[in-house]
Amino acid sequence: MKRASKPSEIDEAQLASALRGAHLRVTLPRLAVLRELWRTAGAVSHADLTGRLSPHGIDRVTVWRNLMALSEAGLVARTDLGDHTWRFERADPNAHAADAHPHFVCVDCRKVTCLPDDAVFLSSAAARGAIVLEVQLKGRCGACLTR
Amino acid sequence: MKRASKPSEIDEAQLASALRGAHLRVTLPRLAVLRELWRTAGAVSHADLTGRLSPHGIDRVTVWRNLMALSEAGLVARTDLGDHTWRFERADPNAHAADAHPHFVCVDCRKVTCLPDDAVFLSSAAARGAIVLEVQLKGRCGACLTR
DNA sequence: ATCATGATGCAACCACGTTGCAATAGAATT
DNA sequence: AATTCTATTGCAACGTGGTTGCATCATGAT
Ligand SMILES: [Mn+2]
Ligand SMILES: [Mn+2]
Ligand SMILES: [Zn+2]
Ligand SMILES: [Zn+2]
Repeated sequence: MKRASKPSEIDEAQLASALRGAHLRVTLPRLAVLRELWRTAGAVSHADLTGRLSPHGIDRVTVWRNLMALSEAGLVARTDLGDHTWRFERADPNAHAADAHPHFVCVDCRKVTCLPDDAVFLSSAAARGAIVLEVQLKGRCGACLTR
Repeated sequence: MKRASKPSEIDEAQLASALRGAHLRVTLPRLAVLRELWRTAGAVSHADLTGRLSPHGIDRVTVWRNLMALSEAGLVARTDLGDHTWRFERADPNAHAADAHPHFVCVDCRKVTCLPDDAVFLSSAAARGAIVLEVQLKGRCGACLTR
C-alpha cells in the first residue's frame, strides 16, 4: 500500500488544485486564507482572519481581496449575519454549507452562533414566491442574560 | 368653535410634551431631529438626517446622540435592515410591534416584507438559554426572481 | 529564460459610529 | 429674576470595516 503523505500536505494539494480549478493563481497569501477558512468551523470575520495572518506578514487588504476572490469563485461563502460585518466560511457542499443552517446573533455581545438545521422550521407561508437564502435569529445569548 | 392653531404649531407642542414625558429636555436640536422623523414616512439613516440638519448648524454627533436618546425613550424605532446601516423612524404605538413577527428582506432590492407569526417555528434547540428577539429571513423576493 | 499579467504591500481614503471634554443652555430652586 | 445643577451641545479626535491607487513582485504560460 502506497504510503500516504501527511494530512496537511494532502490538504495543501487539494486546496491548490481547487484554486487552479477556479483559475486563481496559487499564491502564499491566498493559500493561507483558504487554509485558515478550511480548518475553521463556523463563520469568520475579515478582522479575525487578519489577526491570524498578519503575523505571517500578510496584509489586511490582501486578505480582503482574497476573501472576495474566493467568494466570487464559489470556494468561500460570504454572509451578513446582521452584526454589520461580513463573515466568511468554507463553501463545502459535503459539510456545513453556509446557507444551510441558521445563525443566532446576540444583540449585546455580537457573538454569532451557528444553529443546527432543525432549530428552525419554515412553513410554506414563509416562501410566497421567494427563495430563502438565510435564516437569522437575533436576541440575547445565555452569557449576556446572566450578566 | 375655537380656532385651532396651525398644524405645525400643534405638532411642535405635541412633540415637546412627548419629550418632557420621556424626561428629556426639549432642546432645539432634539426637537429638530424628532420633527424631521415625524414628517418623514419610512426609515431614515443618520447620514440622511445629518444632511438635512447640519445646514441649520446642528452637529452630526448631536444628531446621533439624539437618535439614540429618542430610541431608548421609545419615541423612535431603530432597525437594521441588513445593509450595515441603522435606520430610524417614528415609533408609532398603534402600528405593529417590530419584534412580534418575522421579516423577510430581499438581498437584491432590499425590500422588507412582514411575515405572519406562523411562517417560522423555532424548536427548543434554537433557544439554548438565549432569548430570541427577532427572526429575519434573507433571500430573493418573487419580483427579483422573475426580473 | 522571457514575459504578460495577476497578486501583493503600503499608504491613503471613505462611511458609519464612538468617545472625551470644555462650553452652553434647560429647568428646577431660591 | 437670579442662581444652581446637570443634561446637552459642538468640536475634535478616534475606531472599525471596507475600498482604492499604484508601484513592485511573482505565478505560470510560452
Ligand atoms: Mn455557520
Ligand atoms: Mn413588520
Ligand atoms: Zn451575548
Ligand atoms: Zn426583491
